[in-house]
Amino acid sequence: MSASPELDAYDRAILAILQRDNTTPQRVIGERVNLSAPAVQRRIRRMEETGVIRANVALVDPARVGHPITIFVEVEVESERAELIDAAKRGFAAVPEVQQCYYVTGEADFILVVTVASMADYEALTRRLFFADNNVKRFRTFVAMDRVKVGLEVSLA
Amino acid sequence: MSASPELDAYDRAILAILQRDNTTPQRVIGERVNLSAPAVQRRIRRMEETGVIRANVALVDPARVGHPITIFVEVEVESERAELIDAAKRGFAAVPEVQQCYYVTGEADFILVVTVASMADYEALTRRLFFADNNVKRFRTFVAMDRVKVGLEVSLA
DNA sequence: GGTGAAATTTAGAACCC
DNA sequence: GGGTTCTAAATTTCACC
Repeated sequence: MSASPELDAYDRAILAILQRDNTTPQRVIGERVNLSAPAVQRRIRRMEETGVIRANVALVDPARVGHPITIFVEVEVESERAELIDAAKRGFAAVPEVQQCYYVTGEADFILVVTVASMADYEALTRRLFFADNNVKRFRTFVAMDRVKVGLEVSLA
Repeated sequence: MSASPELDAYDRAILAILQRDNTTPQRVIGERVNLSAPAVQRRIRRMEETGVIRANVALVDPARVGHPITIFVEVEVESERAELIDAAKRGFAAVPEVQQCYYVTGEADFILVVTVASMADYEALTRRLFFADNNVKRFRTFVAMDRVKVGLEVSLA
């Protein structure tokens, strides 16, 4: 997945369609962007191989699979020693309830997005994840009341 | 998309596969979960109709489409009057750089995930989005240094 | 990048547990 | 109600121009 830099207008148009529905037939995509189906296919294939398209996935509604609550958590650590940070990354990433985890600059060190079945579950999770970890200095909780805009990897302009 | 009741172990197993790669042929899925392809197909169809599967999409790498920088933003508003909150929701959701937007409880009112081409672009965005909005009291910026775990809608245990 | 045909997959109907 | 087998339609895939 090395060089494949420039995406032209065709690629962008194709991506915009696939980001909304990647089951759209190549023939239909071709009609919309004025290309033949095989041409569309070659471009998709290339973008997959070069990593522009990271994955093709089904998006599952958290509430429908037992995770009705979404919570943002800011985590501040005691020490930013590389080994400890790496350990924290691995630890957070391994937790199923942790849907997203970013290592950030600013007033916090990590931002997590977790989904849980109940606040009791969240409370239990914080105990396992934060209170049991000596390197966690502090964390702040933000419970989502409304999922105004949900994340794909990136939405194109 | 009314009642959709309980997902059994087959449904969960199918979802787990589709969340990693929804181009997996139904025949292959059937082999892995010990079901015939049509049975798999009916279950997928039903989960799509009932909203368990929200969408089938291609995940695009932000860095490869000109958005190498990911930033979390906590936004605090002056007034939480319903009209103002709704206006803010609509405003945030309409901005392409805003990949995710949640209305939350806690020390902030909104949490945004934005992706931009450069810090200059982010600075320009903050001007448009926050400084120009009288109802924004304060915002805090967290620049992502490492995308430890990236978000799908939800990852199953 | 386009056109064609082959191979695979998906969609549907009839049948059985 | 759900699963299986079979058939038909659509799509993906690969030749070649």
